[in-house]
Amino acid sequence: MYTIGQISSMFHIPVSTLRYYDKEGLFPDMQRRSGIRAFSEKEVDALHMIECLKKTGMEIRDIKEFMHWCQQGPATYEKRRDMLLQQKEAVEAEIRRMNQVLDMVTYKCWYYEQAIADGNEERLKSMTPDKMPEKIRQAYENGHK
Amino acid sequence: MYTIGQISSMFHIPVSTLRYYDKEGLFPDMQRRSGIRAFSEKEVDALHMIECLKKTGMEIRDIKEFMHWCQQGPATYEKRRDMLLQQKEAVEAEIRRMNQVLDMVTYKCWYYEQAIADGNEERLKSMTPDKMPEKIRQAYENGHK
DNA sequence: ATTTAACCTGAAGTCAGGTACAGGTTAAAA
DNA sequence: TTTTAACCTGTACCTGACTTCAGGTTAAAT
Repeated sequence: MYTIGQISSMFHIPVSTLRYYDKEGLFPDMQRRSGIRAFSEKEVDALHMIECLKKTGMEIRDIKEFMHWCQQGPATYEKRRDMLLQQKEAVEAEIRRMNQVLDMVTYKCWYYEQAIADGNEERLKSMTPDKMPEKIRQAYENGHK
Repeated sequence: MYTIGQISSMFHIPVSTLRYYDKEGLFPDMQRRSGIRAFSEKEVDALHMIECLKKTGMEIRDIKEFMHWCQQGPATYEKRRDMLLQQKEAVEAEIRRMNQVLDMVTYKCWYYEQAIADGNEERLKSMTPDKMPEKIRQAYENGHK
């Protein structure tokens, strides 16, 4: 059993945030000892899962739903897997989006390197993709589709 | 020259958001015709850049700084390039982070597939990485480092 | 000429995910 | 035993990026 302060230093999460998570229902049925929260291994596991789900960009209210399913045992395995599969797709989509954004800024960086070399943007403004270096053209086209 | 309503439908951005951007200084020295905003090609270009920078996760106040540099001509090319290079690094870091998150949820998805097949988590709870399938082990190890 | 649509401003409201504060209780250390 | 550190609650506040609203002006259409 751990106090909220111990959990705070274990996870590097402010005490206020742990209390906020609790208030939001992320630790269903956590025990208390004369009013004081008692974090067990169950809550430690929960917190690892919460951190994982947060990193995927999941909202607190959905994490709450997931944690409540965890309380209900094997009957909710499918629900939990489905939610994770959905998050996995969301993460994959986000990675695709970010790669496109990366191409966009790669092009913009090249653009400014050229502008610095030229001293102005005249040549660049009238440049068509086929006049760009291969790599930049690819970035430009992927970034602008 | 375009009205705010025309720009709104061209970019699929609410009129209120365009006014908010203007208030935040994202269109330095935009013209007015008897109090009414007149968006020129310059503001259209600016808005394309704003959309790009927003996608990289840049904050409004930093976008404002960038747009003000754009007003100042060739003297600020280096500053603009440096800011873009910095955003590029930020995007690359974010992609690396998301790939790690992806490995984490890939493992969790596999975990629940196993739990569904087993009907419980007993076998899984005591499983060491060397007993996992190769791909899952890699995801597990990458996701947990 | 009048109506109506699109524009304007400033201020307030919204939402997520916390963080800070005031005032009070519990429990470990001196 | 007393002090002090760590805990508790409820409420208020914060940030970022908008959105909404009330009340007023401009300009296009009838």
